Amino acid sequence: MPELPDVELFRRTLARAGVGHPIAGITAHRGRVWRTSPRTVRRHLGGHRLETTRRHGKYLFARSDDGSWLILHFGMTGFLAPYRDEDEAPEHPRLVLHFEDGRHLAYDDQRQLGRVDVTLDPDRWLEAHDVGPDALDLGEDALVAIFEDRRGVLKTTLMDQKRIAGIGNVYADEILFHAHLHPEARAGDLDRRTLRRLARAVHRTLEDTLKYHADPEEMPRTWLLPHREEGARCPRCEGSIRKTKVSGRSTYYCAACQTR
DNA sequence: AGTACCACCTGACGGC
DNA sequence: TGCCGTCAGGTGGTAC
Repeated sequence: MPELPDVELFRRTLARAGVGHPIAGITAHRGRVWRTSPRTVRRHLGGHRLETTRRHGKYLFARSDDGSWLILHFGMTGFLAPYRDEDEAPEHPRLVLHFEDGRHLAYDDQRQLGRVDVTLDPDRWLEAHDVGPDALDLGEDALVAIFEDRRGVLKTTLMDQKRIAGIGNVYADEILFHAHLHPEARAGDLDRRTLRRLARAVHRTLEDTLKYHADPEEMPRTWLLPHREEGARCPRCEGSIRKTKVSGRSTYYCAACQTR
């Protein structure tokens, strides 16, 4: 589930709990998240401190004072957990930073669909891994240009990390809901004004989600997220929420007020 | 080249 | 009670 807003919140956690504090030790738990060796992470972070953080799409970067960058991706079950006492440690840690002052910061990922890596150059790493521009860095015109260029279904384009980085299954549905657009609409069938509305919905949805701390409890009842259930009442009209699959992913939308 | 789909993971849940 | 199938969804690889 971690998408752009969730990862941005993890970045803030990392900045608050991890930056500036000397790292006394590192624990690495074997698993498929490792795209580099635990030894490499120890070499770059052990005895060092983190200087700054950066997020791009669903990726989180943290620079060590030796100049290298730690890369974290959260798959669908990943998260960061700062803690002090061992009994507060999360259940499936893959990487834990132990700070000199006795605090710890765990990267936990139960299902191991996330990843841990190290690079000397985040921009080149992103390029090498085909990650497109961050959704919040793209202006309205740039977003419209991306949509205009695509013939496939809208939702698939929104989630295509090569074109727009940061949007996943849940917020793609939310964005389409706010734009009053059917998830299987095709960009080619839509006029410029509609695409502009979609571009605005991308920004507004992601930014507002951040304001609500990506917590569905805090989101207005007029959002789709609190009603993401087959047969639920649409919070905007009297329609009912439908569930379908779009390119293999479960998709929720209102058949009455989201048009093609 | 662009698009669609499965495998990778693990745990929760429903049906029998 | 317990087993099995299905679902959850980000990404990478493959097939079309």
